[in-house]
Amino acid sequence: MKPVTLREIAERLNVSTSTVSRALHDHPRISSATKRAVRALAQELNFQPNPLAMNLRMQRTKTIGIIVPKISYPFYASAITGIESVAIQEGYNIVICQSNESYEQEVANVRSLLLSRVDGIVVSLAGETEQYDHFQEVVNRGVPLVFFNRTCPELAVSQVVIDNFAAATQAVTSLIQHGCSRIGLLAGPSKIDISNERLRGYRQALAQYQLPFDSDLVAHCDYSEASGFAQTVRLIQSPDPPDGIFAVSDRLAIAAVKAIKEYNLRIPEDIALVGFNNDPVTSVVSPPLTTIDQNPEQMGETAAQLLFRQFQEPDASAEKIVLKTRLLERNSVKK
Amino acid sequence: MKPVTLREIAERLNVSTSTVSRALHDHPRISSATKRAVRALAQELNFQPNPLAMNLRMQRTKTIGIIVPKISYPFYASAITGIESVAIQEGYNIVICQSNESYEQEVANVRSLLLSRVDGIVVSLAGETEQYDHFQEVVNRGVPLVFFNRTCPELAVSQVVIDNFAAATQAVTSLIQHGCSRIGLLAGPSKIDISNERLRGYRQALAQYQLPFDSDLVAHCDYSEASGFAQTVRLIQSPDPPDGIFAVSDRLAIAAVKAIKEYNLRIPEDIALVGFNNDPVTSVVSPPLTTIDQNPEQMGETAAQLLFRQFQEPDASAEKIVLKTRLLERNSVKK
DNA sequence: CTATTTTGTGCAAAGGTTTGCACAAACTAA
DNA sequence: TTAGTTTGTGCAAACCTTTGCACAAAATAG
Repeated sequence: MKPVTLREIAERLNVSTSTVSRALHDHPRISSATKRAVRALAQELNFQPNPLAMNLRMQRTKTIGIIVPKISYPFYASAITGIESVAIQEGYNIVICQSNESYEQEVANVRSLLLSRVDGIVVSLAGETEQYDHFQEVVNRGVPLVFFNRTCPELAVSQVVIDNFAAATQAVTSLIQHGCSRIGLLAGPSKIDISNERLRGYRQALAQYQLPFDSDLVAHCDYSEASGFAQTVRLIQSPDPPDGIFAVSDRLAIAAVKAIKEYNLRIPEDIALVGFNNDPVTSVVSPPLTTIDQNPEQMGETAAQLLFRQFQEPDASAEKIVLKTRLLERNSVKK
Repeated sequence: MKPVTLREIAERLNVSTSTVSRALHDHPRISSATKRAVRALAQELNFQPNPLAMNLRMQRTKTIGIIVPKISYPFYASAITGIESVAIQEGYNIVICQSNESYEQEVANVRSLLLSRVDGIVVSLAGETEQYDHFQEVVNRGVPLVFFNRTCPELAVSQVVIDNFAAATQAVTSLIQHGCSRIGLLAGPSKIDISNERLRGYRQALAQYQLPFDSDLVAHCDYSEASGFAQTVRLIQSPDPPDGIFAVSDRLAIAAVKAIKEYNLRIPEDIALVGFNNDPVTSVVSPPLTTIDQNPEQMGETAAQLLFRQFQEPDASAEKIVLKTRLLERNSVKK
């Protein structure tokens, strides 16, 4: 059951492989009679050009690589779905890599994608990543690159993000307006840009309401549940514990819920809580979490579109697209 | 910054490309002097064989394809991680496809994977799938194939599963032993093998305790939350509603929780609930769900191992591996 | 009726690797 | 010395497709 090749068609029709190839590509120099014959036979034998040979010849794989921290994060699963949908539409395949928040893995992923000659790469940075040589290498090789969500400010590369500063300001403001005056922050890794933006938003909201900034209330976490839990415990046990917490991701927020409950404190009465992402869990946990709603699928689609735009105009300058978010108020903040 | 080729090395060293290739592969007929020289230069120029060319020449891509219903299901995200870990170890890449529970998509996925000449395929069936020609095609082409979790009983193909019958029996027995006497079943699609196995287990537990089987209590769902919700509502509103529900997946169980709460019923007092999979949400929802704990990562690893075994012995007969599960008792069942 | 253009097809190279076969040189055995 | 083996390397094909160039035949122009 070996796949049919150009040559077989050519031999059966007593023409050359070039003629067959051109006929199938609707080359103007091929007579319509030949085209008909070739196409009919190709159809009949169910000919499909061998992509491996095409890849080699064309120096193009019609594949785009995706690197995300973890596919099990609902945010990234949705983003991938978005990327995939536009890729399929354009006749491209995707290959998905997980960095597992590890710098080394991310570097390995990039290497592997470059090696396999993907036509472009879409990335959201690993939590650990603090240097960007591997991405510099990508642009050096002229491979189109797009960041989304967790981006790299140092590289002049297209990206799609949300206004993390504004969203965080809004989230913290909501806590303040509902009576919180001492607000803890479960922040992300300090090298991750969006994490810092959210920190800035947090400070902005405090400043707006003349609340003091206390660095003891800022807890940097990696994105693991364990660190979210531990840092929440630290905040709870501190001499002057917070009456509200803003977590920069729902994963951390959920960890906070667990910690708060473990200490028999009530949400929102003792500690109010706001998360970020609108992960499905936030509607299931009790109480349902107030969170920042964004649209990861749209973000994925947009990122893919930016990439395809680069395929068309390789020299276009980097573009930055900022998507809308909204505060989704539920019961983890006092009414 | 073009990648280095065999030819460049060959020219620099005044040898043929074949010599270079053989030197790098440690061919015995190459003198150790030449080997040293070639390797040194290859190292220096950071030579990496072009995988596209290798693929074409070797008719082998060192890539395995994975098809799952959705990567956003935590079960599959973990399973993929398991597959990935052994693939990496063996020097293989993976490409992940989502069928989105759709038969058509699954067929398209298979076609795409065959076209791109993956060396083997690991699959968990889409909820819609009721015929298997596309997988028959895979085995016809001699491409190694392994099913996991949602398998196809009609095809003589290696598979890794759990004992769904026993696990379901155990789950339902637990409901009965804690006082439930009228137990609803949120079942999966009736064409999915594991769904039927779980149904069989449900009936077995009822029979063991001389409880009547009532087909009104069996609600077939696709795997969507919407259908789980709707079917739970139907059960609740029925003339003789259940006092316990066994959901064949945690996703359906969560939908049931939402429905039950919407009707202001209490879990477990009014309706006890048991899920399946030990998804992370089940520990977060209130009350935490009793569920069947399995190890999707291990399942993925095992599936990958079966695949690699087929690479080594293409003619070995199909193997079926059954993994252990356990009942994880939490508070959604009366104590 | 010649000169030029258009039309339809084939040859061969290119893309980069692996490998069977051939061949020469060096070595071994008698 | 001769025959036979071992050792080290190169040629060229194969994997399959795409495409620049060449060429012949047909069509058009003058």
